Amino acid sequence: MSNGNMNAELGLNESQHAPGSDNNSYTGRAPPSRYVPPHMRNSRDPPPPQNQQPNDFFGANRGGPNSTPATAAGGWGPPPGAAAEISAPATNFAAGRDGWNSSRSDFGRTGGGGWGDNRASWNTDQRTGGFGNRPAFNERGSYAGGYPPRSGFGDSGNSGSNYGRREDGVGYWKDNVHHIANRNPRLEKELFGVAEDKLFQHTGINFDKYDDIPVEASGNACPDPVSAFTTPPLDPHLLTNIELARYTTPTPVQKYSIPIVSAARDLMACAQTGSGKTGGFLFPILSELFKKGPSQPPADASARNVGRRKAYPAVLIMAPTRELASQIYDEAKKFAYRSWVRPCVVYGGADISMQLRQVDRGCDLLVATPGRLVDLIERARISLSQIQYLVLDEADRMLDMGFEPQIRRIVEQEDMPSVKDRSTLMFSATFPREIQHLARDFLKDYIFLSVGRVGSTSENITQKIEYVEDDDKRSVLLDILHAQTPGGLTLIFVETKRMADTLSDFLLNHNFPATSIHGDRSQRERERALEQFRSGRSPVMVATAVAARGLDIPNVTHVVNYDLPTDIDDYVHRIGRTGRAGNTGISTAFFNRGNKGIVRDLIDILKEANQEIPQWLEQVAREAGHSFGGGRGRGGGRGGRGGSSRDYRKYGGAPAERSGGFGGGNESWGGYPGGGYSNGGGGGGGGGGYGNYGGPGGYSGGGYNSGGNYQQSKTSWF
DNA sequence: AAAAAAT
Repeated sequence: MSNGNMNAELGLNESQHAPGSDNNSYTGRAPPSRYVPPHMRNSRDPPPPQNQQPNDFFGANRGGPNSTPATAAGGWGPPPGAAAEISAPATNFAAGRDGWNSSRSDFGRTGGGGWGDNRASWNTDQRTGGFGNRPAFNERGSYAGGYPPRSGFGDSGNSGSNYGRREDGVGYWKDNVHHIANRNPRLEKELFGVAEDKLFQHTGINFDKYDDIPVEASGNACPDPVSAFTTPPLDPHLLTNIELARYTTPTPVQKYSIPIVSAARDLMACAQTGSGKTGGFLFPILSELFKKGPSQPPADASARNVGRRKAYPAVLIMAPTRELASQIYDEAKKFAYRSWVRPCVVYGGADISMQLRQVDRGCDLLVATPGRLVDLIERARISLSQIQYLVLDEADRMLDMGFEPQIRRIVEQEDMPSVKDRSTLMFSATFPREIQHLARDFLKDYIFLSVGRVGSTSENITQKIEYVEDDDKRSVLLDILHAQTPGGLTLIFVETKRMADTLSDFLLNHNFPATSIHGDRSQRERERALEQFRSGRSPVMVATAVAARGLDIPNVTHVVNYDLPTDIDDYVHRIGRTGRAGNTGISTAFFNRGNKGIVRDLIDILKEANQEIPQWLEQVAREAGHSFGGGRGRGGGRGGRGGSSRDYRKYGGAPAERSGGFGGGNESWGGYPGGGYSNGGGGGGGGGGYGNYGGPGGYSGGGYNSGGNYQQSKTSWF
């Protein structure tokens, strides 16, 4: 695309190309020549008829005023031709569930578009065809700067043709007013599903269980939690979307995060998926954006970026895995529905040009994995200069995966506003030293939230440990699969990618519809596997660590640790794939002498969750204790990795704690799993582990001095 | 040790 500025032309080109090349390459049974991620795929539904609601173009039925489209509040230049593009992606967002494997023949068949992008194609086609015009909308916050105002094109050409949103589902912001788009039943079904659909059933189940989740907040002047989704503090439009998603009551993390983020406070939350943390950051962030509208892009943006499209998102959410990013994006679409905010997702393993195009069409809220984001920044297609909200999800995992340099680069060495000029939210299951460092550098005067989780190690999940030698694992697994009642999903964890393949083949050979997911599979295969599993077509999935955290798959009834992990955190995350949203689940772990390393931690976890502990396991623990040189608590064995979900600042002479907080540490907190299951702090941890965490001089710098003081507090806990 | 992630 030589002239990237001319959106309308781009659109036209797309519509010309798409049906020819892409479509044809996929109409048959042959696999697509080019990988298209789920959110870029067209829906199975056919597009509306060509002449659909022409009056839509004029905004007459929009509830939005149809005044001049140009120069909004800020007076910055409108994105020339943006509207044609802008209107496209919303419908383009076939929910991730619309796996392309599910109805292959449907794809590529839908209307006139190509299979990948066709939704955009027919839209633009229609738009440009019908009006032969370059609509100039100025409602896009993320765009305004990216599109240099171009004289003679854009504004001037269009100031009279003030048609409203071409497309339902995408609102806009103009003249300081949030124009909510019309509802779109088809899109709603895609985004929110129907109540009975199992794929969406994580909502509305056992919500009373959420009240059991312990939450602890500390920090200066911590805002009081809310108890319901209400206006205020939430924007009324967000409430309608929350309602559509059938969320009725905020989860504990949401009760706290909503007022915290609304008050523009930074947040460090020790919480795991399953606690509702995605909504925890999406709700208040979107709500604030709905209220505030797009920010004004940098004055010099156009000068600097002539001839270059660049998106200026207001929100950046980083996640460690592609699947998690995709999942967050799916949620963001729901809650941004009909608003001016356009969510976007970028990650590796997928066609970058497609992602670029999507970003070009509007990107106010960007979900990304670090690598691809760096790539896009290097290509100068994304500027972080307008970021108002930065979210790091699963921060500990990102560090585990070696993302720290990239994250630091993105946050500290690009054009992201400084810590005081943005709101930053970090989520992490654990709070080891590396995360504390990150928190110290990325956050300001933050509220620390320690959140348990529904299920997890609690009674929601029945944890069984079976002694199985490696050679027997296969047959025991078959027994288990044969014995269980059909209907649920079984997730089997193995340690190696190779084993994932081997085992899924083995299961297939034994007539179990199994699939597998691991990092050596292509992104397409991974998503296909996930879709097969989610939908129940392959009710058994063999997975490596890629699926251990963060993935929210409703209806997983059984998690099998075919190979136990070496790290107890991984174990906790894995079993947390079941028993979600207050449902009950079963976890089975195959244990043998190769797993001695985890035995102590495992017993601690079982104890915390009031699970039965086999005699033989205790015996192994005693043996292991000896062979490990005895005496050392579990924390010690895990060295400096230890951490906890406690606000260490309190023990380093840092800020005052909130009254009613868990003062000192040993009273209300004793039985709470947060300290225990997450990491070294809990259970039988000896002094060793904790010493590593708080004590060493390495961390006494930076005003977080701690050492002795901290040690004191710590010993009083146990 | 393995896994994940930009190409």
